[in-house]
Amino acid sequence: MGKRRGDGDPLGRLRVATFNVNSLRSRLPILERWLLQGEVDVLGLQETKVEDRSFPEDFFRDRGYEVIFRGQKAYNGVAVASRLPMTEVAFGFGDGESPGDEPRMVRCTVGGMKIINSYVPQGKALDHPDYAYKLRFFQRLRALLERDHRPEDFVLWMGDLNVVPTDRDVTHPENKRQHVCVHEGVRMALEDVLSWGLEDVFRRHRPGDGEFSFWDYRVPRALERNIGWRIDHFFATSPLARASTGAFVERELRREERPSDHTAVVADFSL
DNA sequence: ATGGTCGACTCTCGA
Repeated sequence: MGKRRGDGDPLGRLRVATFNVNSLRSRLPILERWLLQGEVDVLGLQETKVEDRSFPEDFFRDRGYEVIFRGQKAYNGVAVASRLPMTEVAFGFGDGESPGDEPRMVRCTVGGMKIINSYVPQGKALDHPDYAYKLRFFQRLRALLERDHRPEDFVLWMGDLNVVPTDRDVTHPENKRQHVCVHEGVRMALEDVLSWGLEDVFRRHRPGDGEFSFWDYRVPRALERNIGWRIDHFFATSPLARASTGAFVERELRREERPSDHTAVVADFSL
């Protein structure tokens, strides 16, 4: 017998994806072919790089998705497209600290699932103010979880989180100890969020090495040589992680002509 | 290899 939520019918199977598109409008041909397969129910996007007045709403609506978005010119921007109704939509942290982070943070509810889609600041360098902002971003996420959620609920934090959780999640980690996505400081910041009660959904299903979501444009033939980083993630509360049935990297999207430097990562749930 | 390549936009930055 399937697990029943308290507030309605069970969702059944739900496929969720996260994709840093590095400019939504330049990636529409890839999204077109991908969404045409009709298998993605909820899609979190990051780095849309489009102002709200120019957001291609019709593209999603014409393909059966509701869409919520907050972006700016040239940088940042997040969106969620969903085939199921989205409620409780909110941008930013709602903590009054920094309204400028709205294009990096969107929350919504789909069925009984509380979704947090983030584009965590990359940080530039360990001694750069943006890195302090990045660490603070994780702290504020922890505070948001404590304020608005419970580890017993179905909570999913996903997105380009710009952190390599373990040495197995990047090629040549020994050369990257001072990198803002690898340094022990950012890993501790992530761990502090996860200790609230979140689990790596991808690793639950895929324990092997060499699975990445980002390959640097500047490394020659990085995809073919599989020199990459796993920085796009799904972190779920225990009940939701237990309801996950699989996860995988959509590697083919990265092979397409004019791809993003990231590719999509997919997680399946049976709720 | 402090290189390399994209995308948006300005002659440079962010990743």
